[in-house]
Amino acid sequence: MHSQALPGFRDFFPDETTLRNRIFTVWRDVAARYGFEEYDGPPLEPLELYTQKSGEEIVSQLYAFEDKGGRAVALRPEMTPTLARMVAQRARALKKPIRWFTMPQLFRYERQQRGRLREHFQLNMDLIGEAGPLADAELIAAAVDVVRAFGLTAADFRVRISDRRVAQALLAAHGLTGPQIVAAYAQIDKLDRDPPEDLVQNLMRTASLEEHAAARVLAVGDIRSIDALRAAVSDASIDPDTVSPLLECIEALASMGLADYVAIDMSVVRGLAYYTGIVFELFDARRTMRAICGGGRYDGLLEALGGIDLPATGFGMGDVVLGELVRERGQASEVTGAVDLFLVAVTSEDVPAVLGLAHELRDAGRRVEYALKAQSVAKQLKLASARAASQAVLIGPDERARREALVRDLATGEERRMALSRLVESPSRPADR
RNA sequence: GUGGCUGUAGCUCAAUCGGUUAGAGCGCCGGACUGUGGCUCCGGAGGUUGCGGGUUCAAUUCCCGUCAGCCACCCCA
Repeated sequence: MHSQALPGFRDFFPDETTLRNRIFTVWRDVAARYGFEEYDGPPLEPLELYTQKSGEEIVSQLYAFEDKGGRAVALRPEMTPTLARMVAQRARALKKPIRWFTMPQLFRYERQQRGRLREHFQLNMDLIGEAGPLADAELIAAAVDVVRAFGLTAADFRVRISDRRVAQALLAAHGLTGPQIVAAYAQIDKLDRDPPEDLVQNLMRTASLEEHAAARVLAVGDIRSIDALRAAVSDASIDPDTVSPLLECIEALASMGLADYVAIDMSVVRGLAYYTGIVFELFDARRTMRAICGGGRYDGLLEALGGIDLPATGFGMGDVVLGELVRERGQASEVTGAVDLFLVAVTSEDVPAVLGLAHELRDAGRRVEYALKAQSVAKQLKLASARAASQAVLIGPDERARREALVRDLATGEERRMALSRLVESPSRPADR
C-alpha cells in the first residue's frame, strides 16, 4: 500500500462510480418530481462565511487555509450559508415558495468513522418562503421517496419527526428555562443509546434538577405517538396551536400514503441550534447505521446569514450512509455491460473491416469494443463475455466477401448472418434493453 | 481532540509454542483451444507480513513508536 487517498477521502473505482451516479440520478429524478430546480455554488468560500454564524464546533472542523492572495478561505462544510447568500441576492425577484436543490461535495476535517468521512456528497433540498406544515411534509415526502426509489420499504427505514416548538413548550411546562432546556435536549438526544438512569443523573447535574423532575423531563423524549403527544400536551395545558403544525404535517404524510414510514418521536433533537420548528431524521429500521438524512425548519437563519427574513425548511442527505444502505439492502442495480457489441476479427486480415465497422456503429450511437491486437476467436469471445456484451459480431474472410457479419447472441448462443448495412441501421439499443 | 481493537497477495483469509523457502480460494495473465465465449483442467505472475525501531540464535508472531482502518467519546452539515 504505497499510496492511497488522504484519510477520509475516496478513490471511486468504476463499481463505486456506478453506484455514485445511480445515487445522483435518483436525487435529480426525485427532486424533479417535486418541482425543485438545481443550483450550485463554489466549493471554496471565504472563511468568514462559516465563522459568522456557525458554531465553534463546525469552525474547528473546517478545512481552512490562506490562499495565495492572503485570503482566509475554507472548503465548504455545508451549503446553507451559500444558499442564504444566493437567495438573498435575488430574494425579491424569486417567486415564492422557492424550491431549490443541490448536490455539493462537502468537507469536514474530523476523525473518520464508518458512514462518516472527511468528504461526501449531499443532496440538499430547501423550501423557502412558506412557513406552513405542508412545506415540511413536502420535504419529508421527498426524502422518503429518494430512499424508496432504491427499492427500500418501511421494513428498511423510517422517519422520526419532532417539533422544536412542541418540545420547548413541554419542557417549559416542566419549569425549565433557557440553559436547562439546552441541557435537556442533550440528554433526550441520547435516549435510544444510553441507559435512562445515566441520563437522569446527567440531567440532574447539568440542569440542577431533582431526580423526579429530571425523570419527568426525560419522559418528554419518550413520546412516540400522536396519542402520547396529545396526552402530554393536554396534561401540560399547552396551547393547541403549538402542536397543530406537527399534527398537520403527520396527517399530510398520511394522506400521501406514507403513514407507514413516519412516526412522531420527541427524542429527535437535531444538533443544530438554528432549527426552529419541525425537525426530522431518516434512519435504517434496524438502527445499525447513522441517520441517512436529517433536516428541519430553520425560520430566522436566512435573515441571520443573508439579511432576508424568509421562513425555510430543508434537509441534507449524504451519499455515504445512503450508499451503504443501498449496497446492503437495496435492489441490485441491473447488471449491464459497458458495451452492446463486441466485434471479432477472425483473421488479422479482417482487422481493417472491423475497425471500419466499429466506427460506423459508434457513429450510430452503439457501444462497441473490439480486441486491440490480433487474437484467436476464442480469446476474443472470452473478452466479449467478460465485458458482458450482448452480441458478438464476427467478421471473417467469408463475411467480408458477402458484405455481411455473423451476429452471435452471447446469452443464447444463437447466430445469424446479417448484411453489414442492416447491422448499422438496426436500432441503437438491442431488443433486450 | 481522547480512549479501545485491528493491520499478511488486487480481494477474502491461513501460517501449531517465536522456528526451514509465508500458503489457499477468488480475481488477473498464459496454455489446453489459429472460425466460437461462459464450464473444466494445467501453468504463471503477484508479498519490504502497513512503516520504523527494539528484544532474540531466530519475529507475521513479543515490546515500543508511527501511520492507516474500525469502534466508542466528542460532534453531526
